[in-house]
Amino acid sequence: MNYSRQRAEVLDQIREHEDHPTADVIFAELRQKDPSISLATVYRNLKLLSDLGEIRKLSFVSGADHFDSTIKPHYHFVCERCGKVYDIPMKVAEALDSEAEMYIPGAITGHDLVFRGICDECGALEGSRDSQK
Amino acid sequence: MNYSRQRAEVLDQIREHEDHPTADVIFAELRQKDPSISLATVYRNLKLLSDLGEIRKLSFVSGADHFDSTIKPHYHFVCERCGKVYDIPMKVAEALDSEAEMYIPGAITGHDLVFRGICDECGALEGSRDSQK
DNA sequence: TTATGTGCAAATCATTTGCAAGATC
DNA sequence: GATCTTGCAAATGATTTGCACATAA
Repeated sequence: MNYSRQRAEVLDQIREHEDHPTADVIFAELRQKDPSISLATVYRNLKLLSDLGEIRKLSFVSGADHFDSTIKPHYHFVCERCGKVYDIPMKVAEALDSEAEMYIPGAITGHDLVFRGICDECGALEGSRDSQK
Repeated sequence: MNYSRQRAEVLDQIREHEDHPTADVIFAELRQKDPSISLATVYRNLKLLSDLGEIRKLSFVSGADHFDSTIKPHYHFVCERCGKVYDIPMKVAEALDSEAEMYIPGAITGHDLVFRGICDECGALEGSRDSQK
């Protein structure tokens, strides 16, 4: 047989997200279905699954790591206000890698591209109610 | 007058690095010159200086945040083996922002591009002594 | 003399780990 | 029964915060 019950639950739960949840979000959601699951197990399985290449760990947001169920390379957008992470379905520019390789003392295997800005949700809030801190 | 002694020390110390040190590296170095400076002060001033735009906080490396004395937008290379962060002096592709904007629900203000790979130092180690682990 | 900044220690947050008990082969 | 996993609690690492004292405008 394959994955333990908990391991499968963690993987399933991530796959239900189009966004990219953090470990504690996954944990909170799983707790509903499986009140005995522990946070350590969630962390252990997130690590294991991303080592196996089943999911991808996103470390580029400040604070907690996010997890992505899509392993195929793609770009992201992070809202600077709310911190949400969205996928961007644009084409990955492999040409960038070879261009960069000319400038650096090493071999490039890939790149992460993260766009920053304000998502429409946060932008709308600000537009309607006047903007401030 | 302007910055407190400690604040100025922190800023100076970062500016002495071509690489991108973490808070505890800065702290350890400053301790030599100024044995009474505290880690909390280093953190407080790093935060303040990056809020002021004097330095830039890099959150895209796993683990501790790194700090960059160059505020002008530029790209980075992170060695997956040793974790070192290098600058890449290639041209920033602003065109990417407008391209991405067509795909997402929000306004883009910029992007971070981080190349991953193995730096020559780490590559050499591996090449000479055979690779394993 | 009011605001600002500091050092220290305790607090917080994200994540990892040791260990005894549980599940699986 | 050996091995892999779990849940729990304690440990760790990075960063922040409360507070009394120091410093500066």
